[in-house]
Amino acid sequence: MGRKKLEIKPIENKSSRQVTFSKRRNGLIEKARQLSVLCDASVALLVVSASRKLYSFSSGDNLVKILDRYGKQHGDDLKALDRQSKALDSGSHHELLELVESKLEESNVDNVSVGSLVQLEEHLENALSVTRARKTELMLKLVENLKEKEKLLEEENHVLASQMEKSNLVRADNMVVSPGQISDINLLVTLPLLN
Amino acid sequence: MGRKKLEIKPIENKSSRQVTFSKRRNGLIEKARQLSVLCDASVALLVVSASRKLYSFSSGDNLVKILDRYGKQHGDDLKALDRQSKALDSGSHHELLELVESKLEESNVDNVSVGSLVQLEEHLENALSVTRARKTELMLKLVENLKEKEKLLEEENHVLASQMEKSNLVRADNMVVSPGQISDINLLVTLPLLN
DNA sequence: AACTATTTATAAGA
DNA sequence: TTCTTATAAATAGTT
Repeated sequence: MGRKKLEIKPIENKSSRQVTFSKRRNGLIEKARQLSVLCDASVALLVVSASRKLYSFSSGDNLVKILDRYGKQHGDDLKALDRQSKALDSGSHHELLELVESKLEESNVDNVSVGSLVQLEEHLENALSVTRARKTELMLKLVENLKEKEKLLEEENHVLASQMEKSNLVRADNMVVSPGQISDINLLVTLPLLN
Repeated sequence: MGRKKLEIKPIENKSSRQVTFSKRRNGLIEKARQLSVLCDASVALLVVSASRKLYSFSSGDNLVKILDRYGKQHGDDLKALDRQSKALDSGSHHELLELVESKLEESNVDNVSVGSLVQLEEHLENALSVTRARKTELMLKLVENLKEKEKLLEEENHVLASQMEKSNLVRADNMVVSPGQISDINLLVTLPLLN
């Protein structure tokens, strides 16, 4: 639809290709938007120019997630990473966070190279999995420590109990032991509390 | 562009909405195709109708890469899920795994609908996060239990110790307490073990 | 599913 | 890029 009918085949002329790209891309995005509004449909549209710039539109709930994931998830991951990197000693993490921040800023300019987002995603996923591993490791260590502590306490308890028992035996058995005469009145008063 | 100008707002009438959806969806996909051919652009388009049917178009290499990554990542997630779902009781998980397997098989046929992968990803991510949450929950519960146990043991220990101390006091103080004469020979032998 | 009156998109030009 | 405008294309309402 224009002054002349245009065949659908690659446009050779670079500048007219660029112009057509710009016009049709906008048109396509607008059409996508209209469809989603008119017909209550979810629409996601990704367009990557020959020069690697990304343009996109998305609507609806499910599809938004793909695209938003690139943005929002990075945001969420960023927050999580931030918290966690503060908790860790985070030598190399700071570097990553700076990278993330600069990339996210870039992406506000709307023109994001897909490749850079893919790389960023990879970095983040690495960091996330490292962080998850560390979390699990720490929790397991905690559990181990607690079990160790429990063991020690039980041992101590056992010793105490056996001491008590010995005292009991002494009491019940005072004719056998008896290096001198033992009066057990006090033990009788206190031992009942142990049960 | 029709007999009347149509405002871009949700079409109430169900059947005309359906008709419009069908027409515009086709138009949009055709436009997407044209853009990709004319301008050497990569384009991916996903449309999900209100009735959850999926229509899509995609072209280009960059987008394929993203999608390929989805495929690969799903493989990894699948393995993880498999391991984890075996560890859990996994009632509803089996169903999901079957879905995943059938989808992945589908994707070997090379013609993957982007949307179905997107949905799959969503399911997997849900399952993963549920699984992660469950894992963390279980670990935290374990830790809690252990701490509880520790507390009880410490309390018990404390009681035992205080009993011992009382006995000690009795011994050190036997002239004060003394409802009868106390011989502490046995206590002297056993108490040192408690430290 | 077709038809067709109109609206909309856009190719070429400035 | 942006605007203008002639023309092609898409499509709303109708059958």
